[in-house]
Amino acid sequence: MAETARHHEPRYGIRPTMKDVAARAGVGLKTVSRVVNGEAGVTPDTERRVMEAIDALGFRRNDSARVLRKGRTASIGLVLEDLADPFYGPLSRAVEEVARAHGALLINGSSAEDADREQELVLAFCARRVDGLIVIPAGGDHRYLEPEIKAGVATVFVDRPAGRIDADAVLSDSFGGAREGVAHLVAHGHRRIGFIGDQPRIHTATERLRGYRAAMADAGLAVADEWVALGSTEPERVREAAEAMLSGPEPVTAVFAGNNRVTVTVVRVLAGREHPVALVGFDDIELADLLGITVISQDSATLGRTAAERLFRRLDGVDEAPSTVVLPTTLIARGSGEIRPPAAS
Amino acid sequence: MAETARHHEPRYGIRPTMKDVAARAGVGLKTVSRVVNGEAGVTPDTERRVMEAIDALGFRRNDSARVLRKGRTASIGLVLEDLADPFYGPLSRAVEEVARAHGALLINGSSAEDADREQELVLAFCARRVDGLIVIPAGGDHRYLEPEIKAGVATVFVDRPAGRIDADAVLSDSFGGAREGVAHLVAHGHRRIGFIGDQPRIHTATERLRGYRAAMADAGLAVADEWVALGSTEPERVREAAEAMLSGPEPVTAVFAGNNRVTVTVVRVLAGREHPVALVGFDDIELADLLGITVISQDSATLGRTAAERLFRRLDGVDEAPSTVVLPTTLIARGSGEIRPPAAS
DNA sequence: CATTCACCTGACAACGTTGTCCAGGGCCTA
DNA sequence: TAGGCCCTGGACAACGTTGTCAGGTGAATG
Repeated sequence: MAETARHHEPRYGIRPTMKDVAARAGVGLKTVSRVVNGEAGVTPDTERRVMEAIDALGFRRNDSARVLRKGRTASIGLVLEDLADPFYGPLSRAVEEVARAHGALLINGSSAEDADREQELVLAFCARRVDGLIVIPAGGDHRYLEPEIKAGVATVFVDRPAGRIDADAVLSDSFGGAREGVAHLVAHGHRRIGFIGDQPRIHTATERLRGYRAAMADAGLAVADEWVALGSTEPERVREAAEAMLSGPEPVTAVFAGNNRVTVTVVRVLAGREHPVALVGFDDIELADLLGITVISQDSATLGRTAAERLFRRLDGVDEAPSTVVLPTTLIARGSGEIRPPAAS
Repeated sequence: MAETARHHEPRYGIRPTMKDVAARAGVGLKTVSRVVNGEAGVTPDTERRVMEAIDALGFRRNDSARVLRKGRTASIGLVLEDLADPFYGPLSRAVEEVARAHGALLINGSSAEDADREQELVLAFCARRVDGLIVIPAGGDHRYLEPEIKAGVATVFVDRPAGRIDADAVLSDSFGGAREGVAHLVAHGHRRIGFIGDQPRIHTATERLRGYRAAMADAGLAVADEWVALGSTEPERVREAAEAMLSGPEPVTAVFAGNNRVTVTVVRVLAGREHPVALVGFDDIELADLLGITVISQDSATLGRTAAERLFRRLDGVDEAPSTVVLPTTLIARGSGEIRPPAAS
């Protein structure tokens, strides 16, 4: 009643500010600021009065104003493909833990493997003035990030390298891992081995394919065109690809799956077949041990942690040339890799 | 050189502001603002000049200043237990999608099932002035949120209800789901059924236990003390609990697992035993179909989406009393539920 | 008792943006 | 040709906080 339309826009609630706290405590604005920030130079008695006013009013510092004044937001942005993918959950969590240890919050965004959406997210994060960015790139050209990086936004790419700019990257050894996995199949006597991977514009997909080809070449084995299928990881597409290479004139006796999503679909296809077919998959999968699936394991949490640590080292002022870290993968052998129909009753 | 220490604190990069853009384009500050926000009332020619200056300088609007001025941040906070848990990934992603549709960004935080950490995260989000909060509560007392809610922070609880305050909640039917799952085991002839669940301070754990007891009572079955184990979901603890109830004087012939983490450990225990033991688990699990695990499925993405939609309805000004939505669960029967040793070769 | 000094405290400006409001100029109409 | 209107553009204040700096009080010291 008494207070009519003090504000230009409708507000759902009025928040007390330091000014209000100061008025109530009968002190100056700056004194409140000092108390809130735990700065020295405030009498215990004054501090108590301020604290009481803060509690009474339910005051909470407005970080937007603080950021505006101080320049740093104590937050970092993480752009990944899909938070719902079990590969990215642990990665994101690991990044969060490192951020937390440095007093920073994490803003997440899923690009859905779309380059435009990736850029949109990254730029939105930059507008929020995140201190740093961790990006699992969907697109292949990151020159749009140059002004941001120049302006001081530390940036680390994960899982896949940046496109057309020089930046830090933390990768898994896709090439070596795939090569080892395929060699494992060769060692178990397989000669006709298929490869089903993600879309060719994705760096890890082509690297793993390269590893596959290298392993086959190492063993002196030719690769038939029908044995290689790159494309979307939609179950339907993967199923078709798997069935095609299992039923051609030269059917494969083993399949190398390029990532976790491919693996789960291939497992289902193989489980429905009469004759056992071997499988090695890139990325570990929950319960894979029980199904006897051999995998090339990459620890996504370590990937995330490594990237985040690098990011914060940069934010702490370490100034060195951008570099790429490649983390090793681990082959986890589970049986000879044959997938059979389950023992469901 | 010419410009020495213009700023008080070291900055890693100087960002151009609207003022800089205005100077370069030879227009007023407000005109730049108009162009940036797509407001009407700017000549095409002027607009072009401004755009050029923006590109040349690499200007990016500072959202902190914008927020300070406008009052709303177009961001929401999500506090969950652990982003790495496959139950929460899809939930978070679903929330993100709804937020995106409303032009908002998502800030994530994992409470690690710790009440203090939950509060810390929530208050940090409030200091950032998120427009809304979605909370999967770890603690049991949320009165600390009252001033925030009064100040206009829309809040929705998910998966578990709020403690000691009246707030919106979106839950799964833990009681009904568990009851149905246990009834399924009873229908398959089981009389001695064990229950392994999460810690008793977690609402869903006790609700599911209640469902278990109800189903047993429905069937006129007594429940031995040794058949019920609530506690941490650490694999070791679950393994011990499972083995205890499988080897007592009255060993169970079936186990109801209270959530996905319990289920995966129990599956491993059961797979190692000679005699098949039946299992029904709360939450679906990847590849559960191949292992023949019957589950009570709750769609975590729907949970997240429902909560987010409710949140944004509130932000859009819908003013109704807080209410609780309970989403149904689905029993997915896979065989009779017996877990046998895998057919690993 | 006067003076110095240390320690508290508060006034003020600035961070970058947007809302308000006013001025100037071009164009249309009488 | 003059009057008036509309359209465009800019000056200014305010959002809530923090850094700077100056003032003021009390105690300690000569």
